[in-house]
Amino acid sequence: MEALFSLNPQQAEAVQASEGPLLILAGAGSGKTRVITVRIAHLIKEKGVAPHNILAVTFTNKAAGEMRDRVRELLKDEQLNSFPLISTFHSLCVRILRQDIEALNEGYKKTFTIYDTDDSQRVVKACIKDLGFDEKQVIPRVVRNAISSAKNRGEDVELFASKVEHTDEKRAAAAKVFRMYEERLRIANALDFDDLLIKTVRLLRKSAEVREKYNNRYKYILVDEYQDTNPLQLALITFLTEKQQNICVVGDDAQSIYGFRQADIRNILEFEQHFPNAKVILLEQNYRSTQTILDTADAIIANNINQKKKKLWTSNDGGERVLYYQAQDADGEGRFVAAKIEEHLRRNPSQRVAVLYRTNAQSRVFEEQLRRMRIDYNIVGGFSFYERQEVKDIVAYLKLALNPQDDIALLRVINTPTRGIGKTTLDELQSKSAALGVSLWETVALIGEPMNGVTANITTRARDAVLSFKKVIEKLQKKVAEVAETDKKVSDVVIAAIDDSGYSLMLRSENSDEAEARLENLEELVNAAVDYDRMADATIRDFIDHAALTADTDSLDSSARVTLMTVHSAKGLEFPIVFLVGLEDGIFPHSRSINDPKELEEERRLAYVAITRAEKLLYITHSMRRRVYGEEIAAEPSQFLNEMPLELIDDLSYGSSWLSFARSSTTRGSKYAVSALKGERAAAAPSKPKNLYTGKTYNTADAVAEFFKKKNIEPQPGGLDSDRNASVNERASDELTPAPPRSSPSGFDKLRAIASEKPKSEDQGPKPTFVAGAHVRHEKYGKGLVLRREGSGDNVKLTISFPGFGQKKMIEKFANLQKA
DNA sequence: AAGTAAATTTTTTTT
DNA sequence: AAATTTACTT
Repeated sequence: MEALFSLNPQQAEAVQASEGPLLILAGAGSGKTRVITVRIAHLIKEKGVAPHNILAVTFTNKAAGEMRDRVRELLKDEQLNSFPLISTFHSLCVRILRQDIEALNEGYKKTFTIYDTDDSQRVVKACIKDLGFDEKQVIPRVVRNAISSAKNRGEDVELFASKVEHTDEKRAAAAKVFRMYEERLRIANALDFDDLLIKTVRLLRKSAEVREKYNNRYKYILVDEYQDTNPLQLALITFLTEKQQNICVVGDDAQSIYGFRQADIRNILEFEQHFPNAKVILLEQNYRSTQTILDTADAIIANNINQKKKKLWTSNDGGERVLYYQAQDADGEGRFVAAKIEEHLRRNPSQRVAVLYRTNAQSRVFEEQLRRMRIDYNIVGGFSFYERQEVKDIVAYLKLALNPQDDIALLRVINTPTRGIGKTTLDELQSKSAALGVSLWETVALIGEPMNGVTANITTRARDAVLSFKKVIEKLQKKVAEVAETDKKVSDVVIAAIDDSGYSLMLRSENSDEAEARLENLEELVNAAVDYDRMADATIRDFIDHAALTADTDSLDSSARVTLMTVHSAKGLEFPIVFLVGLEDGIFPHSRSINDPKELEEERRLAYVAITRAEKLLYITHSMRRRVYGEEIAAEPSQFLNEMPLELIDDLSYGSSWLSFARSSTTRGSKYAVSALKGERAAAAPSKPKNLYTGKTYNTADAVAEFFKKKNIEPQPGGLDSDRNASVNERASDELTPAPPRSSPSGFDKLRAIASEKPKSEDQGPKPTFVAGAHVRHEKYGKGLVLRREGSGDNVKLTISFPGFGQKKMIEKFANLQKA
């Protein structure tokens, strides 16, 4: 096979050792992805293995996607009727469970929902509340983490409970919450991220039949980043390879950085015990980086005690020295990085550059400075598309249609947009559900029936509201069914969810920039669904699973040469130029890890990963001051700086720096030197430039009223947009008002027409009542038109459209309205 | 019920 | 500083 010729002897051996357990210890940049992909191609082309008998598992979607692309490229000339399954652990488990979870006999159905971290924390919070614990004492986030950790260690509730039985109160409380949490998830037919693995392992353990099925299907299994597997993942692999033992794992103990997810470095160190007769191949030649970069990485990792000593070598040049910069504050660090990137891009417009940081929160200053310089960039991680409120809301409608037992989805959307279902009603529904041990949806279903006791504490009005919500979901369920039966598309159902729920109408009538941005995000969601339409046998189910399991949008702007991400997300990637920023104690290493030797070693491995991403040039920067929780504090240079070979570093800082002190001092970079430096710089430091633009707009009625007061003019229809177009009102109302909603265009048009009508002259009257169509005056919003009147007596609720402010709902009694 | 103001909390890292 | 949660007002 021609691809083999491009491999070194060890790599070629790793490709050709196709049968039996194989451990490939692959140092950074040693071409491990190349080995895995060529190995897959080799199995198919030379060994005649059917592609669908091959399974490759990765940790991230990005890694899986990249591997798929490269395998596809290697196989492009073959006539194949299947393709290897290249997937993350979690998607693999979803695939198995969607088929066979019912064999587990734990009450779960194939229609199960996946709860993300946020969803599962909501459940934990509700359990804490319902068990009568104080949220301040038993903190939801902490308990959720404890549950997740236990699950990833392979512990179930019973084991967890027995372990904490005689320890402190809080842990005993956590055990109770854990128990209720599991029960709630079962009732909701929902699995959290960890359950996906747990249930799959349990299923394989329990059913010899299912085990046989998947052993026969996946005859050759490859696992990437094996050093990051946890006990649960090891169990999964063990069961899946029970029969054939064709397991190939690739990893590097120096790059183990997922200890917080219970990854156990022993998995890779003890591979030969877990899989007897395993072959071990070492890949030690680095093709990626310069000698300087490797030496820097090696020098840092050498400070770890629990580390297999090994030396990567390269035939690459020594290369450029590492470039160092000390900034006065975080903005200065951002300016330096942006300026250097600009310089590199000017010299070579297609230069790929990465900015790597320890925490997502650090990204902001770099974004700001890059934007200021008009440099395009991609940002990986952080706030994901599918985590946005409006996207989660619409996805929740779909999830509910697919699995009505999903309480979290139901709670999310039952009053979004507002339907008049408030706290009182929900509390009643929830306590009733808890008493019956059923999901909220089942309680909702009882509401329509007379004499069931459910409606006792619910007003007729609220009951009607709940029933209308029920109708919305049932309608959506019909549409979902049509995707399977007719040629209806996934995107049609997504659009239906946005329109029929009243969501689009809600956003459109809000008339604010924020609502506009949300609508655009929903449009993006529809676009994502349209992508799904193109696939053969695409289902809503797959679409929703994808939304649950994919962290980032993978809609990377390929024209941008600059990528911003955390060190964790950078693993497995490489860039000609890398900026490693924020090298300060408390940031990197992180303050949460600084006092635990084991965690500090993991931070060091993280630094190792970061440095070895660089091919040609590495920049390292740190700042003397940094904001933490809004407070500006002095920052100490990272202890990792001390561990680098200073002679390989060039100092680009202005004047003296930590580095220049470290060089002149015998006790290099001692605290004394650092503090002395700070004292000296304090006086000479240039004053921080004032940030004139706060970057925040307040879309409140008060802000608008204030604006018009200053301008001494009346607000015009067209909402906040008329701010900027006060002198061209036609444009403001014609071009800047969003198009009418797809669901009810005529209705919306009518609404707009009414809203723009000239109100009549005003007239005072004490405590008047208003019917739909009446013109009113509100002290804050000015003139408006009553669109709807609901309820009676003290509970009369009016929906009023105020030109320039959009629709508002208010209680007549409190609204203090005048006749206009 | 819903909007607003005030108080409180938040930062690891990812599926 | 920004985001989220709570308490209060209409």
